Amino acid sequence: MSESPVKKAVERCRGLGLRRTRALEELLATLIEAKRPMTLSELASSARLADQCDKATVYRLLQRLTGHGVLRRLGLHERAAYFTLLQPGKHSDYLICTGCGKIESITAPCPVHDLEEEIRETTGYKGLYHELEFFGTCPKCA
Amino acid sequence: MSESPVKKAVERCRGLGLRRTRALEELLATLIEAKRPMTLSELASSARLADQCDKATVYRLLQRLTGHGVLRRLGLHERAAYFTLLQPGKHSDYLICTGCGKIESITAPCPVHDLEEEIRETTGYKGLYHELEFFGTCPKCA
DNA sequence: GTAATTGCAAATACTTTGCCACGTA
DNA sequence: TACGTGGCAAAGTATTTGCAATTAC
Repeated sequence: MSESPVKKAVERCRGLGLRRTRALEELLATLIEAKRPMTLSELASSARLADQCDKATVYRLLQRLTGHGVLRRLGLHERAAYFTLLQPGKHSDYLICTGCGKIESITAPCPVHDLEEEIRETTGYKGLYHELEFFGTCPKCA
Repeated sequence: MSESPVKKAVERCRGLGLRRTRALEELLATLIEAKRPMTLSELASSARLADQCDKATVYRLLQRLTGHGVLRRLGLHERAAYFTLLQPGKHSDYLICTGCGKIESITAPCPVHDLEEEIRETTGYKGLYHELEFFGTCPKCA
């Protein structure tokens, strides 16, 4: 172990011109400790941040860090929920443009089947399925 | 081609005890024609549904159909946006319980690399990355 | 006829912004 | 000191629900 991941992340932010604030350090530490994606609400009410700062501050930090590429916002383009029809025997993965939000189905055979089988066997999860999305900037938006 | 996919989907709903309403047919047709996931707003304002029924109707149809397994709602458990830290050289896929919403990182090597490369070459998308999530019911919730 | 479905309008939930005070560099 | 950040409160956007009227079966 060279350096703590938290320090490393803070330094990275410093290098991007961000100021070293209490909220920044606590937010990065929280995300790193959690080892999983978190929502604004979860972060704002987490032990390290709850009494530390306002929800709006966490919100703006998330925006800022996402804009600088330190964080990534998961999920499809819009803020709204997406629904898709389940057709027996059919499965689709998607390619989404992060610029214009265009979504297209991918026809290529899905390469995840074996891993899904492995997860089914090792974790005991029932009714397993997956979602796979590719994101990038489409030629038009580039 | 045996039967139109729309008719097939409507019949499937009938078999589940749902009534054959105009809104149901138009919603299924819209989703099938679009060949991609759609949001409540998109659906409610789509050509086939806009003058046909209220947004609340579309909303409740989506709930009902999702409950019966005819549709699937994409994305993570909560309605809120999820953020994750990007650590250079690290990539994570996730396993999510659809019951309790628990999210865990998957350590297994990601099997999507080759397909991502292929997409990069064939589509001309820039800055390509992907998200892969497995969903199921965890042992505790089962 | 009866229960599922719908429309309208009101209530929530979560996100986003304005404005001024504050703290880091 | 100067400008990025933060707090508080209000506004915005999407979702969700109550209830009476309607419609499929």
